[in-house]
Amino acid sequence: MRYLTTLKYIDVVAKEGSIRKAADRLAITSTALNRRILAIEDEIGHPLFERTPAGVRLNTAGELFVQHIRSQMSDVNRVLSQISDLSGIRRGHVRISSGPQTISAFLPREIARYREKHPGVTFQVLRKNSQSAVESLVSHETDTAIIFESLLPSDIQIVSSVSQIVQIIMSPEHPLASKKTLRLQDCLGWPILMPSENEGIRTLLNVGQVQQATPLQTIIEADSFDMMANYLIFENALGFQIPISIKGQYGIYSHLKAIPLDHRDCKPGLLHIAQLKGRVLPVAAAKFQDQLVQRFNEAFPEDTI
Amino acid sequence: MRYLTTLKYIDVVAKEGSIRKAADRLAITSTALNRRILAIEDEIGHPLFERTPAGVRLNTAGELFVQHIRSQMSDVNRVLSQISDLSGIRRGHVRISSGPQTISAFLPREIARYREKHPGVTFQVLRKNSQSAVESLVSHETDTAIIFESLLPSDIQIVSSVSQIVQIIMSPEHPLASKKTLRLQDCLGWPILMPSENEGIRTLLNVGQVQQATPLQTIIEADSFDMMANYLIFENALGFQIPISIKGQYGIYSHLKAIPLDHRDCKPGLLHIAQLKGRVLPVAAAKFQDQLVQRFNEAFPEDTI
DNA sequence: TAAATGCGGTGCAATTTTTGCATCGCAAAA
DNA sequence: TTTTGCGATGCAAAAATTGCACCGCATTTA
Repeated sequence: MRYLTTLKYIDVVAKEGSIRKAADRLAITSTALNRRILAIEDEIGHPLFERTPAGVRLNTAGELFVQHIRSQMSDVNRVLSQISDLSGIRRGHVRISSGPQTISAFLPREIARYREKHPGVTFQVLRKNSQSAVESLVSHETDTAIIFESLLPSDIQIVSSVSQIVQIIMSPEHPLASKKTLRLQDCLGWPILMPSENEGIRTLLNVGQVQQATPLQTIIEADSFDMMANYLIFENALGFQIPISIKGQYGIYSHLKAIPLDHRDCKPGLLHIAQLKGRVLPVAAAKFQDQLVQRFNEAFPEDTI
Repeated sequence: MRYLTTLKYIDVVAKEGSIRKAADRLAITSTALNRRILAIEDEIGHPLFERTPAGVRLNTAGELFVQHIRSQMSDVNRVLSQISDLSGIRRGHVRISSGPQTISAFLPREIARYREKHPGVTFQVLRKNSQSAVESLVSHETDTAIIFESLLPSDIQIVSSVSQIVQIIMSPEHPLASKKTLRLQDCLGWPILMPSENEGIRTLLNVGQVQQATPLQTIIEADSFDMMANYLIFENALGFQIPISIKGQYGIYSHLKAIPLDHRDCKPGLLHIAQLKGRVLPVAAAKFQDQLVQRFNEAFPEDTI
């Protein structure tokens, strides 16, 4: 869209923090870019950037304006995809950010299912922790997000939530594999694979752990649940996971045993589908989000909110 | 804003229904305008207008795009007013549509009160019935609306509501003026000033009237409550009004007597403050809306929802 | 039935806007 | 102190927008 070029330019400058770098990326001269920015600042009657020796940085007005720009651009895309929807088969692009719990096992199946019906739709999947997932929604980088156990700011709208208990995963040959449920005490003797501090599961586990006299023996701390799941093939250790990551038992989780952690040690957490409040999603993204919500309902009928 | 000119042009063409007329209004040549439109249609890859011998008309894609344009433009204005808010005193512009019940007595006082605190803020007040008030919100013509007793579509957000009984107004010398409450039967012998069919009060009265054997003697049907109120000076007739129009008793209503209509004949109606769902209002409009909501609460503490 | 009116679209030249090059002044880093 | 990298600016080239004259077409009018 031609009339959006200046806006796009400003966005890039804001991201690069330098007019020259941005000009380089945009394949134009820094002169031209500089003058476009001066022109629009003049028009607004207020500077958007603070000039520093090292480059430029958004000031308050700039922050406001860039936020507006991003919402404009994603809204244009929505309208354009709606328009091209009018003439012909459904095409579109869905941008989703997801925590490590759902990105590996849950999402691939859902995307495949969606693309069976709408082969023209493409996807962009970003692996994000809770906080950066929220940021990606606010900056219009993604349309929808799956976020586990996090307090969400007021400009985020929760579309659906499902309650997820924490499970302990291990090799089927593990001595504990035959139990129906486990308590944290049972894990004391075993090597532990612990999710990173900024993962939702860790938050839940931390609550339980403070009541323990002796701490768990964490041998690996990682933010990749796949890595930890694969590690269980080689050492008789214990990892943590939520049901949605394992449900259906395919891929790397098919050779693992999952046992619920007793609710006295660890409360269930909430897995949210969320979007930016007040935003109208592109057709494809909205439809995919609907599918995810429906999937939550089907897979965990008792626990969906 | 220069980068919005093309969008503005399209909006005007859509409103005028003719490129030449729009060009005239925009003080440019029809050629230039025509080519801008052709260019953007080419860019979108889909026509926005249907060409007829008499001019042009939006097609479906055009409707989508124009809606987008309007939301963009009002959002730009919001951001710009926010930015100019950063440097200096509060300025701004509030656009409000209001039914005849509130526009005459309630709004003037509220606007004056607001301007005492923020003399820089200007107002645009449009007198609208329920349906056109909703339309003005959807088309971003106004920021907020006061709507009486109407079902609102789902893209309108009700910010606050207050319950309003219907009162009968008359000259203080009227024989009925001493009563505490009135029933519709009491009005049978008297000439009646009846609000127009598309007013909320009329809807409420219609419900009561169907139970009556003999109809009311309507001598004037009008959509102006002021006109009807003034008429009561000259003839001993009866009119209808809701408390918010009279509260405070100043202006033309100060010489009138208002008596509640019995609830068996006429249920209370709801007076809504509403805005377009998902829209972020400009600072000034948001503040003024807040004031209105607070006013509802103060004036009718029992009946505000 | 034929002329007239009013519509959107187009070729071409004039005009305005945007861009790129060379260069300046400035401040932080080396 | 020199060097480096930044944004800003004067000026000419390039690109875009605009206005004029005119076309084809459908409806309205005489």
